[in-house]
Amino acid sequence: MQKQENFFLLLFLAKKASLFNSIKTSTGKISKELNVSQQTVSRKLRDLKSQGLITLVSSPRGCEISIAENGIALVRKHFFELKKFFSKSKTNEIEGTVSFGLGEGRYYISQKPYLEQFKKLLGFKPFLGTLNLVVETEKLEKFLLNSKPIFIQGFSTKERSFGSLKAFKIKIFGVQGAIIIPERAKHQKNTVEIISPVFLRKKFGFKEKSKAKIMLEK
Amino acid sequence: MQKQENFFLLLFLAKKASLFNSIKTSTGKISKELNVSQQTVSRKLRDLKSQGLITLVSSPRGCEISIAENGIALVRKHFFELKKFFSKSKTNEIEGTVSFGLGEGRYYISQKPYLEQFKKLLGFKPFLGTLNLVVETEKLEKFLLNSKPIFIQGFSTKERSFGSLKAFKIKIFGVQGAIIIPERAKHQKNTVEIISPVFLRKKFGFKEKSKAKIMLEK
DNA sequence: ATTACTAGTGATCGAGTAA
DNA sequence: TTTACTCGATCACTAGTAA
Repeated sequence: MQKQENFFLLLFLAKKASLFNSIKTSTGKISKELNVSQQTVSRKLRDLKSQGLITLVSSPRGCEISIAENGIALVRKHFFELKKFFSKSKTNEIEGTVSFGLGEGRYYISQKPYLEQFKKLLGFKPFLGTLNLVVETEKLEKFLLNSKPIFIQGFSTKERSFGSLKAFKIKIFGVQGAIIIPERAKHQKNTVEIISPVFLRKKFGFKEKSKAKIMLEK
Repeated sequence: MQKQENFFLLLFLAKKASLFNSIKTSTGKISKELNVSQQTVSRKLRDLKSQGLITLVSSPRGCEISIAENGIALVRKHFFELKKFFSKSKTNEIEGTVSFGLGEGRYYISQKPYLEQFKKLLGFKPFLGTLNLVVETEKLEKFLLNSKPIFIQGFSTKERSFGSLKAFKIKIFGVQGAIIIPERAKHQKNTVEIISPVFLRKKFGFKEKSKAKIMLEK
């Protein structure tokens, strides 16, 4: 894309002009809103015009701008790229297979700074163990992308450092819990670790390869 | 927003990393995809890191990147700004009041270059007259924003020039037609002009202030 | 392979100002 | 008031190259 930096101005104008109306404004007004000089706005507008992205009529009494065909196409394209990405699916359920794994999760989540943040940010004190669920990577992404991550800060002890986590509130068979994902994920990408105030494995009698369904909490 | 131009790289990475996964790549690979130098990518990544938007671990064997809390927040914000704008509503119906107006529309749409494009791009030869419909500006925007405009090119005659138009395919009481909006709208923004292969006023017996409902055609 | 420093070039910015 | 030109200053880019 040529002149990437002008794209912000195009988006700004698209919003102002509601994408298909024309607006009457001035380079000075825009420059104040965008924190750049009047001259820069003037030049960038002419750039956008010469790229065929806007129509621009300038006069000593201000300027009239509307988004041209190519400009609208560009904004639409940009939006749908993001939309496709964000709303890959409306999935708010995902099924997985229980895996007992190595029990490393317990060590991590038992760290006091994590526990304090779980209590504060998730609203519960987790059982000191995690449930590993093997899921399809694609579905997991769809599942999580519609959800707002809760950020758990990392910290350091004398011995080592513990990285930041992302948590997603869920319900597993109606019981509250959260998916925990390390910010720098080393683990298998098709496995998620779930914490919950209750001992899920016991409560639901999960065995290796048991099926479990989790739901996103809005 | 500081360092606007780096935002594109952030979006790029967000897509690559699926917003919450980390990716292993190299500055060279990214530089090829974005058509900039390896050095620029290296610098921009360090910029993003120092802005707290990504986490970055570089080594002579490549780099590992994940989007940090602030970065995700920024991408989300950007997306929802656009989303709000594009999908203000799912409205695909709008009601309006018939207004006979001055009959200027007939003069415009009767121009041969317009007529040829109507036939080609809309698929019908319009009746030589327009139906003016007074609608709520807000609702009109919602109505049209979900629709893909069809662009009708302007042209010049010896006497004067005729501007470009945007057309939106609609159905009015089941009859095909299109909303016509001049690219540089001078007319009342709460009035739309509708063309159709049939004489709508006669067909439906419209009188001044008759109510009419139109539907977007996907 | 990599990352990233240095240095030189080229692009962008904005103050001053004309129209 | 405007828009937009000139031009010096600043910033960003990339080639070369070290590690």
